[in-house]
Amino acid sequence: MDRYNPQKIEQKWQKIWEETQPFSAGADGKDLPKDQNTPKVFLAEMFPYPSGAGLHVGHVRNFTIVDVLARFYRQQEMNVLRPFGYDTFGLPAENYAIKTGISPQEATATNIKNFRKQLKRLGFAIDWSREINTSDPEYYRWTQWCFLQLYKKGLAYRKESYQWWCPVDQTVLANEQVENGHCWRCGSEVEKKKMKQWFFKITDYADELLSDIDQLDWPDKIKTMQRNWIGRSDGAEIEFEIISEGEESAGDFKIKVFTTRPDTIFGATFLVLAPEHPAVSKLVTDETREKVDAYRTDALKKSEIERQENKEKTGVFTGSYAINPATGEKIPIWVSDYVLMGYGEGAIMAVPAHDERDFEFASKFDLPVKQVIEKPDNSTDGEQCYHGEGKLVNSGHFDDTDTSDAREVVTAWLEEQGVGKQKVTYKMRDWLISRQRYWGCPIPIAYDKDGNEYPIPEDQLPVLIPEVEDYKPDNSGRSALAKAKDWLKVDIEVKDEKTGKTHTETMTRETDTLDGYACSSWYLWRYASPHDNQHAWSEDAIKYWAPTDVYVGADHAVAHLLYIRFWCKFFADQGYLPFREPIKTLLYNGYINAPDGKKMSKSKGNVIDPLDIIDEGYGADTLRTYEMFIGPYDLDAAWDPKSVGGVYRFLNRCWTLCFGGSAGTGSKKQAESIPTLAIRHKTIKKVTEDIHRHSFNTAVASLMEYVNELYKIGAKTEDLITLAKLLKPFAPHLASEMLEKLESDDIWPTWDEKYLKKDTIELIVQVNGKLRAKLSVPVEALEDQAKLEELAKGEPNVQKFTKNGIKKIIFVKKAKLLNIVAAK
RNA sequence: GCCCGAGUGGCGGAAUUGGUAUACGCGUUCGACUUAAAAUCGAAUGGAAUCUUCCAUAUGGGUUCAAGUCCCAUCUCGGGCACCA
Repeated sequence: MDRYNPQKIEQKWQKIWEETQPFSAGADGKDLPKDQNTPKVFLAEMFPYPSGAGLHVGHVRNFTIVDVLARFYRQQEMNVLRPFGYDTFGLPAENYAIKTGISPQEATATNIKNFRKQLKRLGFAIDWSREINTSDPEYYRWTQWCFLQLYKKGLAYRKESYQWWCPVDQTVLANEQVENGHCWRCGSEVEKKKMKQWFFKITDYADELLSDIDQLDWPDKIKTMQRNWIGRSDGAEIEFEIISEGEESAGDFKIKVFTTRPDTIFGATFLVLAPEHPAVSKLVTDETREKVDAYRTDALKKSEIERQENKEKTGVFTGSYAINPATGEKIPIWVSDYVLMGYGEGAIMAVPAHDERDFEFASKFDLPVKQVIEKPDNSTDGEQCYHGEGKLVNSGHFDDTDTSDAREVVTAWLEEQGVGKQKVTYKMRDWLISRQRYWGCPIPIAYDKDGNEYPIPEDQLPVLIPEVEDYKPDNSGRSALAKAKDWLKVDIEVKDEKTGKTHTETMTRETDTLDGYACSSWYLWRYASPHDNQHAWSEDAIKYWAPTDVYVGADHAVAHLLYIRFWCKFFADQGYLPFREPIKTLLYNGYINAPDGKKMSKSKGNVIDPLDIIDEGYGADTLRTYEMFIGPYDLDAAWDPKSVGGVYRFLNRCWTLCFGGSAGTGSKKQAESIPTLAIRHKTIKKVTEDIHRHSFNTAVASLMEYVNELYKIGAKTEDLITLAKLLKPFAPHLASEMLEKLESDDIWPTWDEKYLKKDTIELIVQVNGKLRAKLSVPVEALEDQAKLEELAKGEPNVQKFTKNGIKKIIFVKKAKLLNIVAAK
């Protein structure tokens, strides 16, 4: 007998799969399969960034989950779409280019080639005719098309916003790249620069994005994170009239605030504005101007992280007062950085008696605190600052109203007075998509000499990324695209509104590129018809294949998974998609850590390279099966080199069973005498159900049990066929080799309940819930409770524990269990 | 601080709807084969004992005939959010 040689059989089957391309989803190179009445399943992983380092074990776990499902459904003769793609834009390729001069285009091509080669060595059942790559002009042409659709509907827009700017590196910095007000690279002090940036108006869909979360078959963790991210708050917007010092009234000048507690308005003893609030400059007086300006400048310098770290309240008085519309009292207006410009109105009414932050501020600056809710006697809430519910006091004609009712009643009253209204506010902000970077999808916009925007006409797409020699951003504050002087100029046809005549104008292109998340916000739909050169996706193909049935990944809980939902809803509204949620089931897999339990990292030198595992002689089948066996897919797990050996032993035993050799001494003795039907059908059921519920580790465990059993009682051909079929999703090469020898197809087996029924069952006898005896009884006996009770009472061990008599007996037929409640 | 999730042998973990706790794998020990080792095959393996009984699912309570599973409190770890009015 040949020994189990993964190297040999894996090469053999990979060559066969390469030649026959058995995993094509469509018929004869088309998008759709022949028989579209057959149920479909569309499976995908979150496509990877193809790094130069190649696959790591985390990728393998992620992709194997998808592959097990793909092969499982394929064996069940469903139409399976299991494509693959590469998310290739991004900073690593650009930094590499700056360092080496090798273009991102070239580096990306090399990396994809390497990835593809490695993926094939893992035996993934990928439809290779559908590979996509976000930096391929044939792909990003349609990313630009998507942008233009959003633009047309006013959901892609430009606005001024503050960005971190390093004056030495001449570049914009992300919030996380600013440490203590200094650039993380050069250490120089950064400044906030107001820049015009592109945004997608995701907030238009805030409500639907929130409410549709309920219907998703996604992990609760992710759903909660998305809910929190969207952060809906129901409350009221209230207007406060302003009176400047020395003047009676400032006319129509009013400050709007947002509050979730309009019921506490009688307790609002001052207003606080964010430092960036545009009204601040109008509120300062000659005495306060200098101090307020200094405070504002200082606040602008601080990063948001710093603002959060330093919770000590700071602030300055503007010198102006507002009128509390409920009490008519004159209340001071302050400026403080604990109020954020980006949320609500950027201004609050402070109710120090019932809000912790306002209380802190009032204490520090000696501002009045006015209680308006009576704290119930049984409340354990803080002494000084009660935020719970209760009855209103000091609130005029609302006294004695319950706060829970008062929110609505007070809002209605404010509305009557014309000073307030109901308002819903979200934490989520619009999605900033401008990136001053070279290696991204160019934004298809041009500007005329006056700076007016013009979309690049759809028939001129793609706006290609120009070739440049130096990828570094320069002191213009624009991406390296600006260095391509010829590329910058573009002729756009302009129609004169009045005359209706058109003329051609030479304009300047936008040099910002799109956030990479834009490219990944529609790629799942591209998979349905990846070669369509007339549309981003074809109507028929998308109708059959999409939405994605199972999507597997380990990252992007909020960003990507929220953006793709947003685009889905937008394109559904435009009539391009016949569904409003892109992903039915989301599997969020855990990470694989190093054997020491720490994160794998090059610097720690604890990285396990999956290709090494294959090459050491274990093979891809062992690697795949081990990663499914390592633990529940959604939990982090530590790599255990010893356990890899255990899985290899298991596959070796499968091989031995099938190809002969020293399979258990028992097989010789009992081979044909003992029926294996029961264990066979039990295993089919268990593995099938386990895969359905994504319990891959227990599916593998039950295959191990089956093999152990077959070693003891001997395997019939039907057992070997069953084993190979059930094993195939996990270890496809070995299973294919077995099925070839056994001359069998790979169609998923079904189980028959009749083989799972036994003639005799084991009756569990408990006394007071503790196991005291196990009785072997005929199945029919389960129908006769009285007889079972007799039998149980006859057991010496039962008698021993029921000396003082029996109170009652509980019989659970389903559990085959009898619990005797003994008297004391 | 707030919101989730988790805590089970020496280790990774199983127990799907409240019903036999510890499946499967690793490790360890013993045995077979071998001159020997590896590989392979077989057996044992939660702890303690008075040897078939007690104690064990982070800790302390509770509900129940019955709790790893449900409820309350506490501790530890992981993740997320974090001045969002």
